[in-house]
Amino acid sequence: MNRQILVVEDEKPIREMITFVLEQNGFNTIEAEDYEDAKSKIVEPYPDLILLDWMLPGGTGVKLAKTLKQNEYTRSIPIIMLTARADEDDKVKGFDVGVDDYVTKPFSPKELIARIKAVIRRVSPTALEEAIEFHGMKLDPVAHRVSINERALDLGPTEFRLLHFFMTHTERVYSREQLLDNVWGTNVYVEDRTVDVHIRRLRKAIAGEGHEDFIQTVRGSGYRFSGKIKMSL
Amino acid sequence: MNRQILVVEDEKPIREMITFVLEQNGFNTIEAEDYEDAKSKIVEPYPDLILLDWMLPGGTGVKLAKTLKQNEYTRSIPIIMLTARADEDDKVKGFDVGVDDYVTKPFSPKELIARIKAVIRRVSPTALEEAIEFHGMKLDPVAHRVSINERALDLGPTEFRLLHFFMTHTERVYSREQLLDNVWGTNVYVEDRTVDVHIRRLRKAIAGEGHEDFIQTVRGSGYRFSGKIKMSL
DNA sequence: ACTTTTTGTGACAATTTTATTACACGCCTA
DNA sequence: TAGGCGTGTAATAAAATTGTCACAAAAAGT
Repeated sequence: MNRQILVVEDEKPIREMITFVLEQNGFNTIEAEDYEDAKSKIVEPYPDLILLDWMLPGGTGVKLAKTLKQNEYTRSIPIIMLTARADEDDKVKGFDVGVDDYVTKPFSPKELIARIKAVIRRVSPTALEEAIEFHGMKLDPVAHRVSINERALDLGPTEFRLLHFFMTHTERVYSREQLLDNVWGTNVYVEDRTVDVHIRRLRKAIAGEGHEDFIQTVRGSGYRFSGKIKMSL
Repeated sequence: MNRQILVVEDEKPIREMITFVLEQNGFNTIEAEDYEDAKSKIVEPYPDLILLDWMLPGGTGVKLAKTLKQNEYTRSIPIIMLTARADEDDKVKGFDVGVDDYVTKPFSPKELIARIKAVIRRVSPTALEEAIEFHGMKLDPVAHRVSINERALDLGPTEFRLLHFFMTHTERVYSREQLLDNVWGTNVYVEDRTVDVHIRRLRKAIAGEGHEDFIQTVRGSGYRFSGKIKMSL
């Protein structure tokens, strides 16, 4: 359930609502508000899926889709169109340019997530269970194994889920509450500081190879998992 | 034997008749009643064969076959089409999308089993009978024998099936429920914990040669059969 | 430098999960 | 029908995990 989704939507409230929902469901998001912005963000590493508003300023939504689907390198990125109009013609046009699915506004978060997962599953049935690698750390969700430079780690269930989350959500700060929501699950009552303890345990578990610095404390905000280790000055 | 067959058929009586016949003949079955249901059940570990009704609601039988045969990961799963109509055109279309065989309703259980075995034999000539070897352990499905470094083991039927499943599904964590589904069969009511007991019995049975560590407990998730034995520090 | 706020750490008890043992029931077979 | 298996379940023991607390350490603010 990893990877990045680019949300192209000009209306900020809607865009933020969407990204909120996505993040709640364990996806990483990138935002873009118009054609140019989107294009500048569709670079390597390419997003794993694009949510594209039909009604971009200047009606450039379809244009963008068409462009992407005609380009050799971006052709394979799945696109889900968002539209306010349940207009059949629009749908046809959308599918004509190779769009993978269609979601009509307003939509429920549940529906959106379901569609996204369906598309991802269709495009790459194994994407959700492929091993993740990050700077010499490898996490295999299927075998339920973690190794760091070929050395196997022994993690408890929670530590494993925490690391899994971090490895799929790198270079970004998460508050303790967000971590609780994502790793422990929503509607569980656990103290904020419990996160600290598990961070500590995880750090300890991966210590010895230099990678313990990957888990960074961002004072006042939370924690971040990053390959760019912070240098002392 | 002990292979999994996915039965995709919308009419419940027929579906149950088929699964009954299959289970009688030593196959494990999974059931699906429509396109979506089927798709959601075609995940790792992939079924070894799919029995697919031609006339799914919405005429999606062929569509499903086509989809599967176009996907890199599911392409190799053999598909047998079931149809009520002995229509030559349909058959041709079916073969066009890469279906492996065709069975016309009504069919006798005997015929169905025969076709299934034929397809399996064609796809993987030795799969049904060839001995499996894994790190010095040898399991012969035909002779129903297991040996470890040439020393014969004495296993009960369930232990044998469990080990057989493990030897054909290594390096991967299976929950107790998954193990129940695969080794005991779907739609059997057995306690989760029963798996523990059989794991214990199997461990005991293969003990003495170091191989008992192959069956690994993954706390909170299930069990894993692996050649990479966990080192203590 | 002193105070306040935030984070790191080690210890611990409660809880959860798994291992192990014991036992009863059903099914063959003799 | 008695005796042996093989199985599932329940009871109990053992082990691992987890959330919190108390206090130390570090950082930020005054």
